[in-house]
Amino acid sequence: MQQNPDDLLRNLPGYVLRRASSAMMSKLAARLSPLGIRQVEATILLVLAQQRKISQSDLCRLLGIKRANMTPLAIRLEEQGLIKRQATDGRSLCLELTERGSLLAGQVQIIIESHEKALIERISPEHRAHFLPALVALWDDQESE
Amino acid sequence: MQQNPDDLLRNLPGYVLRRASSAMMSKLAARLSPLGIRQVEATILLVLAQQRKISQSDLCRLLGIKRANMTPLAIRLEEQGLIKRQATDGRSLCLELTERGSLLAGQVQIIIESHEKALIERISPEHRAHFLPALVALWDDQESE
DNA sequence: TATTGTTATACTCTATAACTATA
DNA sequence: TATAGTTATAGAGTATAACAATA
Repeated sequence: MQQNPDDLLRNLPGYVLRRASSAMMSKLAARLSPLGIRQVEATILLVLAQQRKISQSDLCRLLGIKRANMTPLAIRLEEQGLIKRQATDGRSLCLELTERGSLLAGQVQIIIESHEKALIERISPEHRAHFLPALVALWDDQESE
Repeated sequence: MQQNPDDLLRNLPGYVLRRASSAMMSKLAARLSPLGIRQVEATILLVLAQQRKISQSDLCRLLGIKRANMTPLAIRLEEQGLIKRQATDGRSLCLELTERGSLLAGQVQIIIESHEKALIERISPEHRAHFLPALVALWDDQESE
């Protein structure tokens, strides 16, 4: 049985994955915008809140971001007074939350939790437990560069 | 129990959704690149192959793309000789595959099918059936503009 | 008045190449 | 020689505003 045009797309997991992801990202962006930060920045604050310190390039690997793109990001967070960047060796930078960053990280945590809760509750109970493991199986840690 | 930094992120469905989506998109892009087309363009060919005709703005609604962004897309497809654009009323344009577009759509179909198959096979069998319904629940048809 | 298509524009995200300086 | 960080740049993707033509 071939279908209406909606069904064509709604039966392609890859396509629906893209649409679902973009819908959720835009919802999260809306929740974060009062804090004046974007999603990547929120994620960085979250990581630093849990981990205290991480080198800039380790953070790149953790988040799947290219070093070249991390630089302006980290500079912006530093300019906002949210993180410090300290040299460990002569080539590595170590990122750490400031007082102000730590406070903001707390607010981020609340927003993310509520966002994740709302997300998971949209999925019917029978499917919920299967969702995260399925997604993790698609997560691809590819060595870039 | 709190965790290593990987687990922090891997336990956030929204974040994992983003990473999974971006991983799958880059895999698909790699498969499509020999055809010289991007994912949106592939999707448009697919829709037109199933539906023969669709107006440009209906296509926008179907794919969640803004009219302003569809224009250059459609023009490019037309310049490549893959679609025709014909006026229906004085303001609407109707998109339709050319012979050449139809041939390419066939190749796209093969690539997408194989991509979707590979995607779904990465998910362990117990979770597979739950994946698509969960994603569809997150798909958000928001009226833009 | 609402809709269709277009143009111009801007911001984010991502990617590559080239460079420096350190290990 | 490999790694860390930076700069410059280019390509997608997406968003808004303003406009003309048409329904």
